[in-house]
Amino acid sequence: MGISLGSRADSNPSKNVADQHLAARLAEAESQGRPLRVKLGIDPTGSDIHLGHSILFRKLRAFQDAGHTAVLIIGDFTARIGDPTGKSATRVQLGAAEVEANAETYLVQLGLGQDPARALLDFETPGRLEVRRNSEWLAAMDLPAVIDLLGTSTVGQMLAKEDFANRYGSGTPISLHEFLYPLLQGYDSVAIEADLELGGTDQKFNVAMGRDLQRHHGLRPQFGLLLPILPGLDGVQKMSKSLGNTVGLAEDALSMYSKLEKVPDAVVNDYLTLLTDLDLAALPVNPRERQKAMALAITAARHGVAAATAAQADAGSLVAGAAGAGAAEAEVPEASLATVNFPAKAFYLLAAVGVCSSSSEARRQIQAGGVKLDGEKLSDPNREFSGTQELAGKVLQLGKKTFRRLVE
RNA sequence: GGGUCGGUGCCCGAGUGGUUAAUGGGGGCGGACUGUAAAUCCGCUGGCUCUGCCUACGUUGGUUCAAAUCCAACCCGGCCCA
Repeated sequence: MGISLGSRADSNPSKNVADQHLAARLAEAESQGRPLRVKLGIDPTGSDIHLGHSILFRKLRAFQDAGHTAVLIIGDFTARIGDPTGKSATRVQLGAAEVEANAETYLVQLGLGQDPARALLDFETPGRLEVRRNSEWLAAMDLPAVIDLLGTSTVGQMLAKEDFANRYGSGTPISLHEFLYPLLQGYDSVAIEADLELGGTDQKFNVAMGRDLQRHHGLRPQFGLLLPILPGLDGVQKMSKSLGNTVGLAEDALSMYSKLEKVPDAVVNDYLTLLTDLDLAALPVNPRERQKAMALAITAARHGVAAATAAQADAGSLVAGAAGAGAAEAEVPEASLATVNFPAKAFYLLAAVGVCSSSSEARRQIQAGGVKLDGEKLSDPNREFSGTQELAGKVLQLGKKTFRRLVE
């Protein structure tokens, strides 16, 4: 059928993707000496790329390394509609400026201008990467072209898509422009003449749409390679920014490591297979040790082995020596007292320094016993501090994870 | 366009004139516990340098001593009809 599920996302384009169509295309490309054009579309709807995306990028990189051309489509136009896939409600539409800013940070996170050794994609080798924005062809479409596009699909076909079917069935609104999304992103495949498209298994509808549209425009339909979806930190739902269960590529080593070492046991193996090249059989059987090995490997791939090891040590001391006076002191972020108006009451201080999002919340946290100053519990929200000299150099702690060293 | 039902705090969802930021659940945060997590138990979950004062139940007005709760207009949505 031309769409295949990859069972693993590892460092070989075809490994574990048992599909004769893909094999045929790879062989054909080789015999003709023509690299395949491998499409991967990403909508810059947020500012962070997370590990769930990196499955796709790892695979894309594998194609690059095998000599093919990665065509990375920044969905700057489609981002403004919002992919309805997996959504139970209409997305908020984004502004052009916001989308462009997100696009920039995406490229940096993927390795543009970064150390090539840790870059997710190969930005260096000529011919291996094309970065395209789909506003390039979509923004210029006139109404006749849009009508032609709409004519290629039917309401019935659209409603066959699970997300739309669910929403329609439950009486949740579906805006007409959302029907346009699959068509527009499918048209991207036409515009760039993709031989192959990578996507998560949830992208099947969209990828298939690309095939239909290519056929409609007299092109050979792309091959769709669908990769598994990474479960999020909760171990249940897919990793997704809106669910708040992500690990961002931009996160520092400590935060990345400490999130990863806590994922539920049930998904540790998924993380290992999808995000690392480690041999499962060679890893410790003890679940806790396995988690740590996984967290270390993934963190190291992004931040280097040294930083990952340091993060592991810090994470350990944070938990063990939660008193705050431990080895992790050097890693404690600083918070300036410059914006604090003295005399300052304790609850106001927490908010002013950014540890809590409001002074009311700070008051509650203090009353709940979650706040410490230099390891000593702060129990009176109204405790008054007269000036910076009383606080400078001390470590303010909220819960087990949030530390701030106060500086003038 | 007509009819009808509805718009409540981060989300879902009670509440239908009367102390009180407003039941409950989810999520989140904090505490205890543990090999991390989960599970469990407990507490918190609008804002404000706060023993009090503000702002809140789609929007704007109105009725009333008193409104999320009644009325009107408007905006948005579901369903049915056209």
